[in-house]
Amino acid sequence: MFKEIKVNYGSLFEEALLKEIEEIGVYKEVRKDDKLIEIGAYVKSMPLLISGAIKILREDDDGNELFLYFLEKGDTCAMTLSCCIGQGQSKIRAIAEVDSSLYMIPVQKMEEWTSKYKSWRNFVFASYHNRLLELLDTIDNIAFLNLDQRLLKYLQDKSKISDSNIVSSTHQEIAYDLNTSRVVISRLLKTLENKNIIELQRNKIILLES
Amino acid sequence: MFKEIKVNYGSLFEEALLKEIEEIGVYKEVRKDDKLIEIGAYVKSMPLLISGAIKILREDDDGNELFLYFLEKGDTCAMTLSCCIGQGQSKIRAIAEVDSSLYMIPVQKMEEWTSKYKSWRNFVFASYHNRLLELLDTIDNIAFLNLDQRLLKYLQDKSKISDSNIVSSTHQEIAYDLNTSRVVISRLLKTLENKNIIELQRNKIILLES
DNA sequence: CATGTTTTGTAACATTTGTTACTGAGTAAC
DNA sequence: GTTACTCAGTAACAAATGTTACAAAACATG
Repeated sequence: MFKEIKVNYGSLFEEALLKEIEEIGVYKEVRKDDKLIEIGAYVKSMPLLISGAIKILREDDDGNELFLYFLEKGDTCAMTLSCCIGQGQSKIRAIAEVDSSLYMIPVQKMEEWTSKYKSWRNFVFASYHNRLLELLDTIDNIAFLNLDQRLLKYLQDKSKISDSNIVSSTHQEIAYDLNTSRVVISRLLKTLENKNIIELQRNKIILLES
Repeated sequence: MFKEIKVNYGSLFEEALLKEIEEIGVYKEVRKDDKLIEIGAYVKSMPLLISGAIKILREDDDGNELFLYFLEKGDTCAMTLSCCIGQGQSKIRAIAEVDSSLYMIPVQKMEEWTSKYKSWRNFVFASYHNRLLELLDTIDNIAFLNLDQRLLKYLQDKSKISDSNIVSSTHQEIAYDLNTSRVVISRLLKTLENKNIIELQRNKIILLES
């Protein structure tokens, strides 16, 4: 299991840090659709993603959902880091998009390593940086694009994550992620199909060439 | 001038760091509407805001604008920090919302201080944290609220920043910030006026009680 | 295959937001 | 005061998105 850490993070972290991660980190496997973090939950450990992908969602007080971005291997969740500093409650929900494996690091180690290891510091900064860019991208999408374009991007994202041109979702699931209604998604998907951009099947959307 | 730094950051930073800031930082005053950073510009120094407020904007390739959030005293721009790590080009535009004063710190110092001063490290982390929360808030607004609610929030934000219940903007300016058209803003403002939430004057919007 | 459930398609209509065009009110400069 | 300019108000219409309701298709189960 541990060699996985080396493969993904070996070039980033110095030997001593890798060793600490091995000693302290807890290896964990999660299945597709497993919930990793719920909104409001207290964050006690931060994940280093080894394989798979994690979907990060936002939800408002009325239960409206919005997909933010995916975490992939080599990523960590800056939002989690962030929560360790603040009041500690998660502002987001994290759900395994596919079967995934990760190393959980207790948050207490964070500050310690931040002083001790320059490579860890850089990793954390880079992680924050990437999350900021992702959020900006999300903002661009919802602020500047129409729903049909957002939908297409969403499908392409999903396709990329699962490394397949088939997206296995119901229209309702997509509607939740984009914070709209099923009927609207069905309508837009049908339009995309008529333009020969996708092909529709039950529980399946096939992205045609590209 | 320097005592300003002490007033705003004295409790955060240790003596030695304050001293370095004094030696190395460049004090700068900007006028309302002065542009601090342009999109695509290379970021060479990071600002510590002493007084006033800075408006942070996003813009897409077609020139569509979107207001993100305000920086206030005691804030720094995590986006700037972020840019120092990445390719160095700014992803956002920063414009003085009111007359403001700030200390500019050359980016080279950043990494140095991050190793050297724990308080600086914490400040930087806290800054990232705050920026992430602001961006999440922005996302909530554009994803979950209708334009009339977004408009009202925007007016309240502006009012708070200028510490006055009068917002001095034209409808066109507001439209740019919310990425919509002047006519739409005029319409919604008129509705808010009819509900006795605001009062409209030329170049001026007065927020009534609350 | 009979039944119930989930998923999708579609129509009809409502609401929100965007666009174009025109008007008049307020302001500034001369 | 006359003129020019900026800003705001509004109507009429267009487009995008949301809602409700219903039916058909696909699938799962017994």
